[in-house]
Amino acid sequence: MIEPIERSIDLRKIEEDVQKFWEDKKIYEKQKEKIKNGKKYYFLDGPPYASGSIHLGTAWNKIIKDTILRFLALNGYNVRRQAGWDTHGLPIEVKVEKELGITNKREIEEKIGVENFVKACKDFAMRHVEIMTRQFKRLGAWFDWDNPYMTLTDEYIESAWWTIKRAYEKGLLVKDFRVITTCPRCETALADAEIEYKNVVDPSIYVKFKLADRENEYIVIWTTTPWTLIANLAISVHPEIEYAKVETKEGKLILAKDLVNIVKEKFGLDYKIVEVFKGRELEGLRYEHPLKDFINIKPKSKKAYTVILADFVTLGEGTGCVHTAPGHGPEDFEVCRKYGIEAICPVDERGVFTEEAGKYAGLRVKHDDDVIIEDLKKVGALLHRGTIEHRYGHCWRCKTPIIYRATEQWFIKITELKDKMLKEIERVEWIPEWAGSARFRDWIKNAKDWTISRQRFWGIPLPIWICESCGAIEVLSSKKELEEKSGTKIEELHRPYVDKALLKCKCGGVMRRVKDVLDVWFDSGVAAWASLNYPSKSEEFERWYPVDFITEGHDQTRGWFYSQLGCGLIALDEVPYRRVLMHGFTLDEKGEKMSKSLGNVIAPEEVIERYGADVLRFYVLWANKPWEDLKFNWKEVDVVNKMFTVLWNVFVFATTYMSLDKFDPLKHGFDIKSYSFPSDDYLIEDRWILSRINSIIKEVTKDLNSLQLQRATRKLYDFILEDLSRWYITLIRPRTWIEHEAKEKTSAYKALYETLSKLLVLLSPIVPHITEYLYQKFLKPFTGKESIHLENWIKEDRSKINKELEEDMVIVRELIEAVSSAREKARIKRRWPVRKIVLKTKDERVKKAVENLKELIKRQANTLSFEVVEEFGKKKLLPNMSALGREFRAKAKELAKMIENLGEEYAKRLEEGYEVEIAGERIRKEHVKIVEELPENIVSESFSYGTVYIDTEKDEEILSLGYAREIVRRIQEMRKELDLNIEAYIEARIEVDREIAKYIMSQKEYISRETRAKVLEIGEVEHKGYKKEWKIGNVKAIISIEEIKP
RNA sequence: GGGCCCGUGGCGCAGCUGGUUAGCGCGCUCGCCUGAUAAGCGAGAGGUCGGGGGUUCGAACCCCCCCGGGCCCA
Repeated sequence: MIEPIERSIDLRKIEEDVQKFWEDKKIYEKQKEKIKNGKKYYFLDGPPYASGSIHLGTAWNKIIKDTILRFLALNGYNVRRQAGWDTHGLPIEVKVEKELGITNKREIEEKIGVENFVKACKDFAMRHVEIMTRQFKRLGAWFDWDNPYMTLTDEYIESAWWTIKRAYEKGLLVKDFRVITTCPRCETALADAEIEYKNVVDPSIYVKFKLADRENEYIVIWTTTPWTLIANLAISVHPEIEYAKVETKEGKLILAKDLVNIVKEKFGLDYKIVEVFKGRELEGLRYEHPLKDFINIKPKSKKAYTVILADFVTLGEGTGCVHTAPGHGPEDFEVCRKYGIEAICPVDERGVFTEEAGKYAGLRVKHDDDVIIEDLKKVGALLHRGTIEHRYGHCWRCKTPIIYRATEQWFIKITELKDKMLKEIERVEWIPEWAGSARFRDWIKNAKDWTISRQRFWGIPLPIWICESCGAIEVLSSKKELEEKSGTKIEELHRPYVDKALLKCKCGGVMRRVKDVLDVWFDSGVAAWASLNYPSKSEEFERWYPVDFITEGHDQTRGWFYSQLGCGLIALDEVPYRRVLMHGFTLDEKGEKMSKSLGNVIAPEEVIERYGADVLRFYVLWANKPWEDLKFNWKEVDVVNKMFTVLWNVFVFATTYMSLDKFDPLKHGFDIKSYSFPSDDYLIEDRWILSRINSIIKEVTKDLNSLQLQRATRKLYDFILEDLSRWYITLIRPRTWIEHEAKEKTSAYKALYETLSKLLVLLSPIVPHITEYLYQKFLKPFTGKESIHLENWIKEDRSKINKELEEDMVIVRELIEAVSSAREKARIKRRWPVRKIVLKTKDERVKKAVENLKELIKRQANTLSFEVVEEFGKKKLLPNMSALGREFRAKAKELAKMIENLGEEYAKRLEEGYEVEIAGERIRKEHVKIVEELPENIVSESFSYGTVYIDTEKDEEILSLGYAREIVRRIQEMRKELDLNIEAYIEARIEVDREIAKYIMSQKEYISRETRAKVLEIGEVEHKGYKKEWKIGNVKAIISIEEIKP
């Protein structure tokens, strides 16, 4: 039987209880068992980085995933939803360094020891996996939490190794000397994805370089990185740009003609252009390095210290003559290679100048820029010194400005895969479409080779062994292979353990592992097969691959979407996923990024603490489109919370009455599979709500299938508030008060029961806790299933959908609104009935609709009669003075008077477009205003489908009914003040003046019935029990009531 | 400088493939209701749909240019 639920809702308590229930009864495992024979659906969790606690963005991410997967599971898909964790990499190393109180690599190696450091990193990661798992679980997210994939396990590492081996076999893995971005603090190479651009102030200097073979002539360059001047080996100019030689007291200066004004503006020098020529004429000119006496750089190439030509030179900033240091810039490196100028990099990985830098050896790049600038000044080469604010790359974890250095690194030749990548992404379904076709495509087009080596400790070791004597390379792909070939037992596949393994080369030499570890982006890039332990085991892979669905934030375009694509092409020659939902970022109310430094971070726990996880879940799915950024807003969360209160109240209402009446759905043929009653002779509004809920099922199902989560939640929101609470419940309330067994009451119960049952299932993937709770109370006694999450998704009952009726109701609801508005104008309360309401319309659809729902209209409009007409009131003409005046001048006044006195037939003729002759003038429609003349007691209000007219006259009957309802309401309030049971009987006594008493006397029966008064005395009474004085309008009434004890 | 997204009443957002007087919530003003009630409902005020061109019978929606914001890249 249905039991009434508690009056007030405590979502947080409910959620904790429900989660405990799931745990105790192993509901998640039971669902998994239930769907295990369904169609496979491989969802791959983008592994969160295990280094902190979850924030709103990660919570949103998991909520989206959970909702979609719950929906699919209810639909019978065998959903694979293993949680994943990203556990390697610099961010963890940086945090562990902090915990250990150290600041650089040397200390790790010398003070702590690599083994202890790696152990600490592992411990750190595992600790955070645990913390974050707990936080995710509190959201109600259902994943395989006990069996996650983690990038730090040997099995996982083997899959990554295998992928590297594949790259090697395909010739995509290369070692190369190139300019890459380095973090001098972390002392390692960084990938593009690990660089964050920020606005900073840097020096901006202009330097003149003396031409070797010319007297007093200089080329002028500009730079924001003075420290790179040490390694300057060339000056680039554009072959087609025009350059000018200008005469100044500092000598003859050469720079781009269009930029010569800086000579005056920046250097403060008067100048005269003495010669103009194309850049190509400068090629091959030798110059002297201004600091040549201080540095120790000895380039081999004869082309070093000459002017070279390059297309990348622009006139945007600087002088058009570009300082070129092949050891410190990718473009510099490329252009110098063409000229055979080798890169020299007098800077080590800590950002400290080496011996090659001569007197600068031991100084720190950037930090000691001033020393270099001072020297330039001393040698007379500095023309101008200023500062500039510009964007510069920083290490995304430690925020140190990056430097460019030429070093040897390992690369994946993405540039060779690019065309295939572009083709492969077309096979993927992107939501929204532009995430793939525009954004991702653009990123891939600009992709460069992928630097995968990192000079660090906590990561997947590069599985590359190189022979010390002959340089032969061997790439391994499993622990077993490594142990066999090396004859060494390996504890685990991390540094320093793997480094113990030495291989024997064919040449007899010893092979050692390359010291580097892998870029973490590579770790997660292999997740599609690594989480299935492929290729060491293949059955899981055979069963699940490829990935059916992933969803991550738009930052992952350059991250995980990309790394998976790259790794997929290497390992399996294809993109490993089939469908991607790209979601947005969470921002604060002002649309700014949440960050600790701004202090605007909102933790998911904070929201759960105040409202519960279900409110948070519904809110984030409802607030906007998933792929747009979410501006978190407490007020909006509150709005969602209110919806839950209303939903709860609806269930309080339903369970209260159903329980009183011992309503048993099974007795009425409720089918526990389809959640339907057999079609029956329902009342019209019951048929309407059933049509609505079944339409909603159809729409919400479609929206969830197409990942339009915001549409699904918005439809449910509107349905609950508008259709269910504000309209349907209001309509059926009187029926539920009928005390005996009645057909119309049963009809309401059945419709309501079916509606609420189906609604619960629809809501269950979105808000799994409250729906579980209500299911237990409302449905479980009849369905016998243990949990709502062990149910099946429901299909709409097409026979119950009646679009015409739904449209009729739309019209009627607007009509009722118009009536409310008219009542407001006439100051007639809704409690008071009116004699008559008339609807004027010529629209056949409207006529049909109101005919269909006539009784309902009468009830809701509280009118004794209702009529439809095509014409109402008398048409009257008023003169349109501006039109008359313009045309008839002096005669206008006379005409106006006559027009006012014309009869209705003239109005009709004019309205239909005819002309009318008055006083010899032709009067047309535009000369007049046609108005309706209404009797005094009529109030009108127009709405989209017509106009309603209310007769406001209060006759005897109206007065009786009205006063009676006033009395009833007050007695009911008094019952409530006494906290009487709904079923309790009372005695009531009413003392009012004779006039009023006369009216309510005739409604005695009605009043008794409504207030459950066994005794009702009116007039001069002797009060008993609870007595209260009231004012009804201007009239005083004293009422007393007393409970009759059974 | 390039790519993508966004720009609708004070605030937060709908508006599906272009179709009659552009909706909703919050807030504000004024009312109402009360056997779901420490809730709820209605009405009102409030909008050059960022700006300017164009296509179309018709544009918030399509095209072009510009302005502002965000993300990513250079």
